[in-house]
Amino acid sequence: MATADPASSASLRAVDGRVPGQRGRATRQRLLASTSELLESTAYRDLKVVDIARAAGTSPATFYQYFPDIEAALLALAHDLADTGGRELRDLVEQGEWSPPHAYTTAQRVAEGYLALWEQHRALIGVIDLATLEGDSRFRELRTELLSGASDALQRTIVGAVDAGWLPSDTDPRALSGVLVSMLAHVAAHRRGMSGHGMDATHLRDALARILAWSVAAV
Amino acid sequence: MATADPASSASLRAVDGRVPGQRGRATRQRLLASTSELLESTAYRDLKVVDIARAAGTSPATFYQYFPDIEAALLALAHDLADTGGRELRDLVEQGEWSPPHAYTTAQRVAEGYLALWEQHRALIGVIDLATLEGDSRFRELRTELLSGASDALQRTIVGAVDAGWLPSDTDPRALSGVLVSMLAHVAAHRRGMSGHGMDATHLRDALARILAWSVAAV
Amino acid sequence: MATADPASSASLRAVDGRVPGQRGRATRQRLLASTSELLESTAYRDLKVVDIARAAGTSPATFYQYFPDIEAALLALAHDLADTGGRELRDLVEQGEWSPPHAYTTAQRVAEGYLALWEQHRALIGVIDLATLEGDSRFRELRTELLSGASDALQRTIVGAVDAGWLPSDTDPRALSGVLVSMLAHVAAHRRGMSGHGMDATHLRDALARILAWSVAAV
Amino acid sequence: MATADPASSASLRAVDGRVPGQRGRATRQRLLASTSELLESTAYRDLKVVDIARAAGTSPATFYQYFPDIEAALLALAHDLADTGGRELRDLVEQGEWSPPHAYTTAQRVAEGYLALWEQHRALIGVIDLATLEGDSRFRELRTELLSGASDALQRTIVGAVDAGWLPSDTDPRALSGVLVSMLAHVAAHRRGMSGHGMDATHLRDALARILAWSVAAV
DNA sequence: GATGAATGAGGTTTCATTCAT
DNA sequence: TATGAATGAAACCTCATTCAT
Repeated sequence: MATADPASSASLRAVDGRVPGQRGRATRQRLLASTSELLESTAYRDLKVVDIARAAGTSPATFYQYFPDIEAALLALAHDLADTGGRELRDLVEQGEWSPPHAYTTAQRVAEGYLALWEQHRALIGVIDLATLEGDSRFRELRTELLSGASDALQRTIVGAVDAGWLPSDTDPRALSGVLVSMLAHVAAHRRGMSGHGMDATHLRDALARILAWSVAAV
Repeated sequence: MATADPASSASLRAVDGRVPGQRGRATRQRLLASTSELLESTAYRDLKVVDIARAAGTSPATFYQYFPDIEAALLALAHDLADTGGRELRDLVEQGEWSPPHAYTTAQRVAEGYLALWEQHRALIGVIDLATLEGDSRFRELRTELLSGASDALQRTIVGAVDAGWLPSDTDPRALSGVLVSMLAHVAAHRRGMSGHGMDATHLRDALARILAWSVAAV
Repeated sequence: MATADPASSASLRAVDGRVPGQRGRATRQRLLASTSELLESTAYRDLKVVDIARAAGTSPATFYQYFPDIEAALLALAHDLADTGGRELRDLVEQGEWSPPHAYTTAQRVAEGYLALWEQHRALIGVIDLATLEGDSRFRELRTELLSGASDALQRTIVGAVDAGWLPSDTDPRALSGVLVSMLAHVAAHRRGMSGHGMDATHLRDALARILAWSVAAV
Repeated sequence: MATADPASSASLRAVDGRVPGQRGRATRQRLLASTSELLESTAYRDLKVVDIARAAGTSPATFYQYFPDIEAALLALAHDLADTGGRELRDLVEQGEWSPPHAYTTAQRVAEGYLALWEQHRALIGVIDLATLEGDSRFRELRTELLSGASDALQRTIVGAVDAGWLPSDTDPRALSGVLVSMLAHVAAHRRGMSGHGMDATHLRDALARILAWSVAAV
């Protein structure tokens, strides 16, 4: 999943201007890992620098050597996720076969991909969503980056479907793809809550796939 | 649900067991109002008891006379919203005419209703979502209450549509309605972010309505 | 020395807007007293909120209830000093008899007054001087207030002396009075260092008085 | 005093005992220069080792190779100033002509010298004064060194003037010279604050010169 | 009912300082 | 010689929370 050189998620050193060397980069990585890990078990607003540092086997002071605050660390994590995850989702849409006979299977794969990605990064995505809702533009851009790859690919697919006559000509590809991605993202985010209501992952996946295939290929 | 008496959103006095009189209820209301107001301009995790109290023209000590903590106040607000908003959304679906010729117009009204409700209570709904995502069951139940009325009504409508032969017989009404409500809620929540991308409220409403009508009445 | 009502040196409550009541004012006073006391034995830059609070028999949190930071407390002290001390010094000059036969005695009293005031408030005056030198205008104004009463009085006296023919007509009263006050303030501030060099307080007082009398009354 | 070799203000290496070579001395010089520079724009108590080091293009660790702490660097700077400045001021007094016809002109030069020196080293002199006031004997000695040359020279001049009959025989040369130097130093230090009050540099210089000439040569 | 006042508790942040390289 | 990196230690400052009035 992307060879991502160690400095991909790095801006420069915070405290002073120096670019960190190998040891420093490793520390930074450990801090990011701890942040990510802690986020799984802790509410965003309960994340503490002390805890992150301890979990990374270092001291708060060291944390501040690499990040001005927790938000910055989250931003770095979000950046990585937007890159990796965004590409992954886009590929699922783009490399799938959407012609009527295969559309439903492809749609299943896409739905599955969303569910899986959210499953794996639930907490971080939650932070991104929250910050976006609160108006933070840096996070909003990352969120857009995460979703837009698939959305654009979907839009192109829809345009193709319209041209092929599978979809009515008054279809609005941009709006439709946007709404579909919203649906995928939201269901993926709230899957747990829904599961409680008699819909397990497979059920959800198929329901999503049906709407998706239907909307994109009228199948 | 809820006899709508003035104390509907009230539990009893916290500190002592006394039931608040008129003056007390007024204070409580002011505190709730301030909380709601502050929430518009402040991130959840930045809400402070002092600020709420001061905004309500009273003191922190007084806040604690009515709520054990900020979460409790938010819960009270969420409770009211779930009641009012839930009924409102359910009515929109239930009282609409979903037979093919009218389905699209009804769908537009429903979509509009979601967008409007979220517009008006963005911040509070954000808190509800966040808490739900973080696993808080009290908020999850309120969230369900907010969404389930419309979801159930939609489900019944879909069942009717299947029976009427408008929708294929292998349709899964529960999953489909769930997904559709997800879509509505998510788009409503992120409308602003989407508006930035060339989709204004009307556009979004129509795109939503199309999918909705299509899914429910094959129109 | 000025009955100074208890709120003379008070701005309003810091944390919230409320005006402190009697108990609060007392606490505030204790904090100021501790600050002043500690300043005697501690360098300005080594003053800590914790220490001040402890010395006042309260907690740091309480300190912040009354002052945003240490500087604010010092400013309050300086304000009081400027008021009280400024009036005192002015009176010494103004109420003295500067006609030739008495000028020297009056000058002695003035010099003595400076030495005494600085002796009693050495540390605080040091802070005022330092802040002034560093360009802080709030402190500079207070410093001016402390010195200008006497300076102005002196200036008027000099004008009178010129008119009376005791001083040459090309005397510049403003500059002369300014310089004389500088001399008094500086010697008062550094008296200890000078004492080390064979000049005790009496010696200094007389040396100052001589220059003073000479400059003001040509005696 | 001081053979003015390049290492005059240097003690030996701190960390190890090694005597610094040329490169080392250059680094040390850069650190001193940065300290001096930063002092212009920063309050003493806000000087940080990190900032000094970074400003010198090196690291904190390197700073500690040459100075045990910031105070040591300031002491080194003060030492240089006391040497250079002290000699300069003394020469002004000593090499001037104080006989009645020339006294005023000489006095003007002396006053000008003080104003200029303080103008150029305001911040450092401020530190020296502060430390002196706070009882630090190392700084007090340097301060004395800075001022005593001129003071002693003045004292000798006064003695001469008494002998010549220009001044009354009961004059106390030591006290008088001390007070005069105080006046010069203080006005020089606070010149800016005074300028605000309608006294520009020239005005001040002349007012100082008048008192000086008058006190030393009865002119 | 309401609230001045006080504070324990705890996280944040900053630095001086050290060491291994 | 120089310096990345790390951190102990200490202040700072903020809040939720509690009483006594």
